[in-house]
Amino acid sequence: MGALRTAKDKWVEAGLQALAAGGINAVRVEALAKTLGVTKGGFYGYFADRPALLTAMLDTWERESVDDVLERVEQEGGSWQDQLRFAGQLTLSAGRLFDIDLAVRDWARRDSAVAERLRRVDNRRMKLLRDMLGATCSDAEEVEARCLLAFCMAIGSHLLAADHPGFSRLQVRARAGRIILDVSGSGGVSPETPSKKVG
Amino acid sequence: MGALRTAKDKWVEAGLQALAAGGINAVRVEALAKTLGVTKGGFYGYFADRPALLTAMLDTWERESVDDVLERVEQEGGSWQDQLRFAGQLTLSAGRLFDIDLAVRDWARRDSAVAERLRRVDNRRMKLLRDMLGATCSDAEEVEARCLLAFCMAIGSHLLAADHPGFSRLQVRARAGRIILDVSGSGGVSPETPSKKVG
DNA sequence: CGTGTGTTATACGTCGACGTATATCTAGTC
DNA sequence: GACTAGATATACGTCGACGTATAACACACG
Repeated sequence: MGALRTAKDKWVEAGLQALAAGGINAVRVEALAKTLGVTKGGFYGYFADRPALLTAMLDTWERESVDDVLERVEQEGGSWQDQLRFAGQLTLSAGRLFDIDLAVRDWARRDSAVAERLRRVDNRRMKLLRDMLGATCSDAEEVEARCLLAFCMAIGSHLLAADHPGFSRLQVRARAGRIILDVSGSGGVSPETPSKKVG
Repeated sequence: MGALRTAKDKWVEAGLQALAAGGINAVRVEALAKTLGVTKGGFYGYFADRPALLTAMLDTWERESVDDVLERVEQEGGSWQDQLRFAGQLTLSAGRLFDIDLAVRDWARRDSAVAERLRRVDNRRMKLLRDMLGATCSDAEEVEARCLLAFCMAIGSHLLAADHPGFSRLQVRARAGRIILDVSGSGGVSPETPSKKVG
């Protein structure tokens, strides 16, 4: 959410907000102009065309949702559980970055360049989690499976519309988090991990 | 895959295909007409407008992806694991219905009427899974958590772009499936479940 | 105070898409 | 073989969006 020093940044930020709120096809030059209180006149001074804006948006997103996060997590320090929770809060809990994340995932299904970027991002995020879980579990496949489950729950639980009669989604997520991260005989991660998990 | 007896059904089917391939905003009357080899002339004899087509598409989707599936699963019989696998194969493995599913989930984020429908669908699917897991596990919260994990993995693993160095996604999914469904001391589901899971 | 550069507004042309109105065609019917 | 009804094609008007061209504006600088 930064300073928006240049006018160009304002267009990018408005684009990301539109992307988060309405998906990629809601990113329209004239609509952004209206939310910025200007006309599209100046837009083409900063960007060659709409695709150029989209690229700039992806650049910003990638930096904000990986580089910035990794940096802040490193500075934070603490146990790996704390770092994990912090990283999850920054990127995968409901909010600006997560809305963008979901929109990008849908976008990536239809645009291979976006898919490639998303792959980079996911790989870097996955590496963080894998390194953390790998420190306490020697079974690489088990680590990989738990990483997959963690990310799938972080993403999927916002897309699944089902109710849980008698329980809140938060409650069920917490319990699922324990299943993912707790020791379970054959190679779990830690005897007593916090019940609150990523996201 | 149906019979497409009426011309109206052809429009609906073309709409669903476009939805699966390009999301809701790819469902355009004139584009569908082109794929059907006709012009849009006849469209407005069957549908009042584009929203009417979208509603009809949702009707068909809901029937195909829940009613038809439940019926076929019931007829199939077999162990609950077999039924579960069969249900997962029908709806949540890569293919026509699953592509539509993902597109509907994205659509539902921006259209409350669609969200309501998706909720109905997810609740009915969740009930199926919950009943199955509930038959062998008495801890309701544990059942709920495992159901959530199962659905999240079925959905999320198609949206997550990360690689798994040294393993295939299939492999990791299988391992994750075991974590979700296998007994783990505190209330797992069955001593020896198949490693291949839903999806 | 004038000038010029960078920024924004205005106006325009084009395209694709929705929805309507009307003409045409194709079957089935007497 | 003429007639009628249902379905389809054609043509049209409108709207929103992209991208361009040109005009207005403001502010720094000489």
